[in-house]
Amino acid sequence: MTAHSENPAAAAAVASEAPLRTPPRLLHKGQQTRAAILDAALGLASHMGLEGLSIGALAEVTQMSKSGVFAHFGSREELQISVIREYHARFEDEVFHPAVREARGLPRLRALFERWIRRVSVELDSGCIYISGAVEFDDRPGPVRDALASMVRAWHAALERAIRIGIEVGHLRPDTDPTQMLFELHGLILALHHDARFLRIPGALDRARAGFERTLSYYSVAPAAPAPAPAPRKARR
Amino acid sequence: MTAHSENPAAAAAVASEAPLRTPPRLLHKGQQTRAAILDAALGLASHMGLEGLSIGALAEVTQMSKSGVFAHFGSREELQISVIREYHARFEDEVFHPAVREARGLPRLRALFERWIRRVSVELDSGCIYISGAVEFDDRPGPVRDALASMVRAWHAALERAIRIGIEVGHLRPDTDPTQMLFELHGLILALHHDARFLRIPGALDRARAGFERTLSYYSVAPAAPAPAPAPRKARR
DNA sequence: TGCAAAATAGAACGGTCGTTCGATTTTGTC
DNA sequence: GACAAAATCGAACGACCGTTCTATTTTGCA
Repeated sequence: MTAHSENPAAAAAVASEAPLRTPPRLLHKGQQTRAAILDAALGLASHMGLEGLSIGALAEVTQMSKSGVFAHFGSREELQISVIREYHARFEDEVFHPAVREARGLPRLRALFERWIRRVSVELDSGCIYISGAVEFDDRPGPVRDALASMVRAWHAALERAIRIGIEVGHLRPDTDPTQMLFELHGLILALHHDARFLRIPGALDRARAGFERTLSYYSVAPAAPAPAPAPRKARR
Repeated sequence: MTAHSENPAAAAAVASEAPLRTPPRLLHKGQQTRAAILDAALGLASHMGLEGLSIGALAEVTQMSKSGVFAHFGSREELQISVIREYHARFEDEVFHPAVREARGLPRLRALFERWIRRVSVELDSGCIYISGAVEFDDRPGPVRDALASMVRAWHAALERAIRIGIEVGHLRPDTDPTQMLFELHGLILALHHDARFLRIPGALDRARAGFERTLSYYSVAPAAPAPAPAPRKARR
């Protein structure tokens, strides 16, 4: 169906074997405007939501015709999914990759959370597509919801991995339930998103930070306390 | 503008003074179907969101004509606001009023939270309009957003009041920051809504309960602290 | 029972939506 | 510079939207 510029490498390889007819080009100009459209779409979706993202509005912003925009994606659903994928890539670049360079355990967890709340809050522009999308598609099955859920699950899995490492290196209490801790940290993010974006409460960002510290003070082994049960179990997942 | 059945008492009083012409009726049949429409609208909005609520779909569900439905509200915005008000009334009846009959302090706070998570989770039907509406309208100013924010703020104020009472009666630590505690409890609700409705994770409801207990174990004056002493501040453990 | 008022129906409007299709321009390679 | 492929445009489509208007039915009280 779709048939818009897939696996160009394979096509080039085939062409090099039989160069007499229709020598195909490498990716060039189309991908460039496609990226520009996607960039505008991300900005639009951040404000109006994935469901509020319309091809007409997108054409107006990018100074293109509706059909010109449309041709790059083949359907609105494919556009939405592309936006989700693009958001995921940026999220990884701005939150995950820099934070994962920190030392294993608490430093990494701190960096992950701090970058997370900055991304979600009013920091620069607009809201989090993961959060708004979750609400928009929680009762709407289909490929868009699947793509969104897949990305969110991947991000949560990464966070849970960081928590698990924190337990392994002895920064967090050995009886910590990683999923439970993640649930609570995620709640702080969602409350921040709610209070900062919807209610426009100024101190929400610091509330999230305070909640993080309070949660940490419970799950981390007491910094200068006797720290019960020092013996780690068999270890090694 | 609107002009649909406002202050009937005042109109009746005026009429009783000058009964020669146009004796106005009391509220009767119109209000009844209006209530039926509103009931259907609430179910629809819970699944599709306040923005997904369309008069055409509403007419189909209620077996009425579009204009018949429309006449009861005068505009889509007014319909949305009516839905919000109706949701607020039901929320009060199912969550606030029963819980506020519990004893002041921890019992009341427990009842509030327990009924809250039941309302938000998959308990019976569908999602929470407060939560979905907050995401839908966080970037869309107007009377709908104002109405929604007003209701949410009222509910949060009621919760904060319950927390404050908990401090007064000595169930919660005197240095508790009520707004901060509310922020964290609200986060648990939002995480529950996210995990249960979007990700369809089964254990989310118990995760919210566990988070509540953990939060309570911090903010309440230590009854029989199961966890190691969490850094007592000025003394007074 | 009669009659005005309220409630509802029906059709039409202008608008936006996603999508299709044929024509046209731009691009990249020979 | 020629030429095919890719990219883009412009117009049109059917569908749904909220809203308006005019009939028609139903209601509730005298």
